[in-house]
Amino acid sequence: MGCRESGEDYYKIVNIHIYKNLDELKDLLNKYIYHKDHIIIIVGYMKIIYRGRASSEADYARRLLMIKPDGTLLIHEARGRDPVNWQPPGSICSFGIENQELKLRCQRQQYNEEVIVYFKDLFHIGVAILDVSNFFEVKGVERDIVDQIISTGLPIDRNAKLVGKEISTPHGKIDLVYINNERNIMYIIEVKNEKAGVAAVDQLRRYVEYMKQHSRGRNIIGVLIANGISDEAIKLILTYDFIFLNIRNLRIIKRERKLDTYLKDSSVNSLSS
Amino acid sequence: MGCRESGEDYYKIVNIHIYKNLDELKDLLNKYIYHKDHIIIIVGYMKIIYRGRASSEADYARRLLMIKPDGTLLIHEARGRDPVNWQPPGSICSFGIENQELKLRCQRQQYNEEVIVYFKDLFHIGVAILDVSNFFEVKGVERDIVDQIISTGLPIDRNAKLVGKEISTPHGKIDLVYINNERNIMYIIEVKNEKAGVAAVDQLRRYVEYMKQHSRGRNIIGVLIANGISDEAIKLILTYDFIFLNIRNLRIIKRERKLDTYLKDSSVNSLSS
DNA sequence: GCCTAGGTCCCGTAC
DNA sequence: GTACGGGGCCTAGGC
Repeated sequence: MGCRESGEDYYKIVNIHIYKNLDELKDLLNKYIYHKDHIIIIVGYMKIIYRGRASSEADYARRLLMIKPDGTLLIHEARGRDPVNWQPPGSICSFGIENQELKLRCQRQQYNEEVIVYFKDLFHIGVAILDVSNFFEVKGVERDIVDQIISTGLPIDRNAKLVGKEISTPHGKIDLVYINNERNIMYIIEVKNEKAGVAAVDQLRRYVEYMKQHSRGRNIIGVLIANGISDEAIKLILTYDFIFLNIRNLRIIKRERKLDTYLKDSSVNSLSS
Repeated sequence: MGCRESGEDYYKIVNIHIYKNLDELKDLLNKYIYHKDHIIIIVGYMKIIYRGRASSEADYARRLLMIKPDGTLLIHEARGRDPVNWQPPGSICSFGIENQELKLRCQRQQYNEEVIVYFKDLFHIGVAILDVSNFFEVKGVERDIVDQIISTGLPIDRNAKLVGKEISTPHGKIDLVYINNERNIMYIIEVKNEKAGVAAVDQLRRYVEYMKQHSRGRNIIGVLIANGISDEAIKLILTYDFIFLNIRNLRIIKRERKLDTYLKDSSVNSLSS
């Protein structure tokens, strides 16, 4: 397999053998750290020590290490989505030499954490120039669901009016609050984009209890809107007389299902997941 | 900068220019996928489309892409610890060609998710052979703290006896339960290795409420043991008459602080964070 | 397989 | 800055 000279493009290979001593290599690498958009990639035989909120030691093994210009450190092995060791953005990295080995220290101010890497062997060093793409679209997040409810109205009571969103309580923020003045009902809405577990029901419950204490006289109804629900969570929903709405049903609204069909369906707890 | 032939070691550079047509390159890359411990690394100008639980589109930009032999896909930009797009272990990846561009599709059975990448330009392709290190030590996790409490006893009441751990309730699992029979007190212990917020206090509260209903007559006391606590959480602790213990204090025990000093300190809520 | 909870979670956002 | 909650969270452990 051949070899490629790269000058005009966005990946430079650092020829390890050129460097007579580690000092030169160390200095070069330190120059690349924090260079705008320059990512250092090292494949080598390395040992890792991490000390901080937790601590870990990993003996020498073949791993891939990356340093990003924002101070991110990533060390990957052959498996898993997550790095075996890392340092989040903002950490301060620098190369040194110890016992004739290249050494990397990455420190994080917050948490007083550090990762130290010792390199016994280097298989490849490269410097890539990468982008930060700004216009990254993501759809389907909780916020969008909340917005959809706001724009289409509360499915279980079309006469209820939105009176607040992201309402702060000592227990956290209530996603949405609706009120039907004629029937003297307040709806406390909790939205989860994922499948709801017991924690979600309890979160809703403490909002409802809080509002019961702070708006006496009103009927408070808790409404959980989520993408499915676990068995235990269903039981709690029934225990507390809350209402569960599956997000799928809301999506069908958007696809022009008749609204009155909805009112009928939603008059009872909808537990289909 | 020079170039390095690599045969004996653990990084092979794939010379892109050697391949007259993309077909050959595509076939080569497909051969490397799922090779034992072979990680494919591609630095290039790529477009990404993701569809699944959420969805996203990222226009062409310079990014670094990795495929691990366990089916992990990672795509990184110049910033951030997390990849901009990814696929967890177990996904099925294969290279193809579309509109004279190299194309990668990674599919995940579960969730029916897929990531599709189109490469307009390739700056570097490498194949690394990495390890999976088995003996990775981690200390300081919540379980260790729980074990420590079990071995040293409940600091606030040395006469209380451990009657259970990981006790299942409809609201989740209680970390530890202690009982002092003489004083007819049951302690519900919630342990957090991190700084406690309102969610942790509420979690404790629902355990306490549940146990109040299911062990009538006993005095139930909620005890939160955590690594610091937020202001709002303190207020809730006081509201509910719970006890907060800072994990630091427990650690001091281990360092041979006198136990009776402890009993004094712990007889009141310890709110120092 | 589902469910539950922890994590060096990371990350954005509001205060 | 801190605090709080979401996330395509991921990952390990139970059942």
